[in-house]
Amino acid sequence: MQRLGFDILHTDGAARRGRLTTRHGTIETPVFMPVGTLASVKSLTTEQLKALGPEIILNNTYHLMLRPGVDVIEKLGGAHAFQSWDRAILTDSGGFQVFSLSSIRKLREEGVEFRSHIDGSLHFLSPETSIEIQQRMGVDIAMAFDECPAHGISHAEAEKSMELTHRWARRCLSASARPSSAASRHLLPPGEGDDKEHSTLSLGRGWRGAPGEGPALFGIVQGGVYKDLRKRSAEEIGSLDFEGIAIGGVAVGESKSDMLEIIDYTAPLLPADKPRYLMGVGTPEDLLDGVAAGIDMFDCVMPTRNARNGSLFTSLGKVAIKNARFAADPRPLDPNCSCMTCTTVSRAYLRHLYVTDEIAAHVYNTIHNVSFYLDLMRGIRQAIASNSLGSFRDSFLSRMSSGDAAA
RNA sequence: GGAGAGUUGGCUGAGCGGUCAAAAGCAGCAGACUGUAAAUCUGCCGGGCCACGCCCUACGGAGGUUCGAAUCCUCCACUCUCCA
Repeated sequence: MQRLGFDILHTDGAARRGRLTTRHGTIETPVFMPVGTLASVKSLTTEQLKALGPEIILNNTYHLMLRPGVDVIEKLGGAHAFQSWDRAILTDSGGFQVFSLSSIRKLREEGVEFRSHIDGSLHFLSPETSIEIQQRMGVDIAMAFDECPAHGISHAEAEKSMELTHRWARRCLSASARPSSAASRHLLPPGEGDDKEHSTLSLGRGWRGAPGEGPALFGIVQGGVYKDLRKRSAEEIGSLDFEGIAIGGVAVGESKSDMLEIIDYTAPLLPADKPRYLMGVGTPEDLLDGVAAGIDMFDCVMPTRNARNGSLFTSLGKVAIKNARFAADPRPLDPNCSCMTCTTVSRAYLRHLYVTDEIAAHVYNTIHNVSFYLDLMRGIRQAIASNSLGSFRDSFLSRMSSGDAAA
């Protein structure tokens, strides 16, 4: 019945050095998961990504539901076969799009109706449909469908949103526990037949495996910036039969200090024996803080998006590669990095590629930034194992902020 | 030789009596980016200053009309098109 194994190998304060076991390999934690929303870590081929060595990546339910559609992915043998990726995959449920696409969706108790950002067509995601899609894609870890609320809402609004997420969490568990034929009924909103303009997710073509063979399911704690709500949410979600617990609804506009406070407060409230996943975070510093708070898993678009926008992370601080001062800089991007980019080309060449809009700029930059994040996590794991996370953090951050990356 | 069109800030190119230090795009210079509607977005972009305002120099050149000119007139220079 177990779809996911999790062992804690060592602790250093609240920080945990662990190992996740999936059907697609083991994952050393704390882990950073590169984001591949559309079944692609942007700018990289699967082979290039493999060479960087991540043990798990993200896909996104909402985006893949629209294109190419779950039918295609299922027909091609599932998400792994589709993108030729034989390591683990975690899918976000579409809950983040409830937040990021709030202008083109309607939220109801039953679920969320989206106007496709591609062509305006109507699509429906609910706890049941999201789980079914994730099951049919055959991923290793599925996320509960939650409401990720915006920052700035009142306590009352945050509470209402959190309670909806809790009700949805139970529905996700029920949907996950059974083969998905029953879930098919929920592919359309109640009372709206398939003669409407809704998407044509095929009915009755659900995931056919036995219970227990589907993805492991993670629940998501919400509650905004309100500690009493975070506590309630951690207790509620933590008490349910999820195989991992995520902290969601952070890094949505609140201050850095608020975010850190919520993480520090919430993480210890989560079940100690389950993996803890901090969704959507973050900067290198955030990862260090998160690990210190007891987080095991992270994902963030930051390394890949920033790479495409010319903002590169180095051991000596941030490098905005488009800056004129790098025009004739013969040095490697990061002298302390052994990635393909840093061992083969100069800053001057990287700047040239970026300024001239060459596609190779995205490839080089993404390879480096992802490498940087994966190296950081490797360093973090070693530091925990040797009970030196604190000093590792201090020296890492002081070197990064020394500001002489451009010197 | 004749007829016509044009000359605007690094480039392309609007403006055709005041609201013009002059649209827009590009180039240039910075900044941002946190479960990806992002190879995106934002700011600056003649010079100077005791700058949310003021002062210089500016729309090919020189004169002129006018309270006021990138905008109207005259001459000059240059560019392009067509006809010989």
